[in-house]
Amino acid sequence: MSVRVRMAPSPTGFLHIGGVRTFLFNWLFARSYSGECLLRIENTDTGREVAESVEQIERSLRWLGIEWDGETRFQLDGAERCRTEAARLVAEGRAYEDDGAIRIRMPEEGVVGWDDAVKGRIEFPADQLEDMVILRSDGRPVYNFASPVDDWVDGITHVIRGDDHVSNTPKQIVVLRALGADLPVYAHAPNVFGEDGKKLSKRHGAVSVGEFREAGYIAPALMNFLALLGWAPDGETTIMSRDELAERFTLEKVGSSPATFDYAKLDWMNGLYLRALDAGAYADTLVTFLREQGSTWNEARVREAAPAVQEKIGRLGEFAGFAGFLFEDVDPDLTLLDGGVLTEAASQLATVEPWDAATIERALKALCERLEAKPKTVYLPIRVAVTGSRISPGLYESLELLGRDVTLARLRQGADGAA
RNA sequence: GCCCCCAUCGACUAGCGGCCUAGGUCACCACCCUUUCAAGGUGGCUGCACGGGUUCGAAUCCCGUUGGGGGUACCA
Repeated sequence: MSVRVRMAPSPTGFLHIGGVRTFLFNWLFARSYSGECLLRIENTDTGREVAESVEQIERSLRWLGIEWDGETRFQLDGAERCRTEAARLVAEGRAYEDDGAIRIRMPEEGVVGWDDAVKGRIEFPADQLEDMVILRSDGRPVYNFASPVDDWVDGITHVIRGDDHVSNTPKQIVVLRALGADLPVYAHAPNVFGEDGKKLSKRHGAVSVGEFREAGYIAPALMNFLALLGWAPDGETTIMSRDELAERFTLEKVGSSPATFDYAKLDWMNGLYLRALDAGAYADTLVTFLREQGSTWNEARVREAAPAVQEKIGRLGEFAGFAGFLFEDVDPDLTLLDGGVLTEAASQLATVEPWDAATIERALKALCERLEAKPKTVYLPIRVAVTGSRISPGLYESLELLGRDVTLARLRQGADGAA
């Protein structure tokens, strides 16, 4: 069977991550059948905002790695066809004019139902359905008419969409039947919630693809995480490449209850993907990310620092806070400093040769013995004085990267500040 | 109000009548490693919303209750 699905975003300016999850299901489904996946913008008007939104949407999908076949389509492009079909329905007595608008007749009795690929059989009593306006009095088609007409014209075989469309489905089925069209298979995936069980929104954190990208999540990790929101191949597997996702995805395995977006798990998974990158790829990814952020930090130095942060941070966006001390002055918390320790450390490190992590390690361990103090009490003030934070890459590597001059200067400055 | 959907650990889920004294992952807790924080390793805590059925047997099927969500537009 040849399969064709469509992703149908509204041109609202940004791609909501919950919607993207549903698009991902479409794409994975199409790929698993070697079918086609279209991108159709559900626009009711044109204009510059729409064009900009479309560009945003396309960029977000591309970044994530979700592709579509052919040109991006627009709901409005089908308006003329909608008008002729509406006229036909009127001529056939399946629709009628009402105050200038066109209404389609709903069945008088019985039920309108379908076998949903994820939810099973769903039926609506016909008496719940009112004759629906399909063409406004100004001639513009209404969503519940335009959408099925487009699906029909585009030869869509499977409509995979959010839960919130369930109650639109009987209306669209009536339209399709009146048109004489074959019905697509419907699959309604549950929506994605925020941590409070409400619709995912800004106050939960990042919601648009762009925001996740800016926070330093990488596409393969985000895709993997999204795929697992409402779908699971089995009870064990959690880490899957896009190819593996596409290979294993089936509608039958899509769950019917809504999922909550778990940012902590995403962070874990992103860190996992980041750590799995080889050193070169990691550095490239980091450099690209920083450049997109508008960073002016020296690229060669970023690359030098990359290995030291790779095993530590879960999001690229953490780099600035984690390794910023290599590029900018620090402002340590004076209460965490220890003048005595810092003075000793400065003199101990002044003669270290060569200035590398291994030698620095020996010197600092010797310092601990000489001071008869635990590494913990010695390293903390050093770390704070030099990096400005109690959290940083490994101490030895940090000092090596920083260089002797700056290290000594910060140690002495810290010793003075400690008072 | 009416219609529709949903209901397994805090979160994502496996489970489609006996393999379940419910498995995996995140989070959390403890311990190990250790240079703070991470990462890694080991172990642990926590769950079938409730009430009725059906059945030799139910997390799994049916009904009801409760709770959540969606819809009820000349919005998409």
